Amino acid sequence: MPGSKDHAITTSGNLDRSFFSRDVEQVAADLIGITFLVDGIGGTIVETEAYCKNDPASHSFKGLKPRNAAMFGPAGHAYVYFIYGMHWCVNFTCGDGSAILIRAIEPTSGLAAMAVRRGVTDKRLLCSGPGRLCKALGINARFDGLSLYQPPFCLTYSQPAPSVTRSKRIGISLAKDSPRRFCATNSNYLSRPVSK
DNA sequence: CTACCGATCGCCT
DNA sequence: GGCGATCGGTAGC
Repeated sequence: MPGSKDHAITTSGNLDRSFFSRDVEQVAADLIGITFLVDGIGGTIVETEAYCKNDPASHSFKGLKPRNAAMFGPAGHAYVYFIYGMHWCVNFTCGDGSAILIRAIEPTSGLAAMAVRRGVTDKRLLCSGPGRLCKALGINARFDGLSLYQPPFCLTYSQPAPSVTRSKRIGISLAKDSPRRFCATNSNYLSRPVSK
């Protein structure tokens, strides 16, 4: 594509096979701007958080357990867990106990279906939070461990890489000062503003 | 806009 | 018995 006029405006296509087999923080940053669809429903990733096995806040910190098995499996798979008795959250694995929590996406496809699942119509509230986006995209335990390179998942480059802002993670009590949250700068679809 | 609170349940000590 | 990688509602500035 070098020399192509379109290259500076947009890129497209599936993620490279080795996309997730890199440093988890680098992958978390690179995911910002990627399109994430489940059965054709979803949008652009605007907020992620990186977790790894030597991180006290990570589900993998205390080693391999039935719940976090996907984190210790191959890179490029979904790690889905249930939290607070009512919410599902989805991560993308990067191998060796590391994974990236998908915290928010900007809805672009299947808005009506997402609105029905969520029970709200405000576009800003459809997928702005890890639990919200899983409900909007229909993600639950059945998706745990599945490859991100196979249906129902679809991950593609769909726009130029946006500016990324790095900050502290949300909702954790351990390692709370570590800046492993990555957001599309000035996005209107974050789970919470970047500033404290 | 920020802050607090209750809901609700699987997994841990 | 306690605590979550959360959310929606309410109160208050």
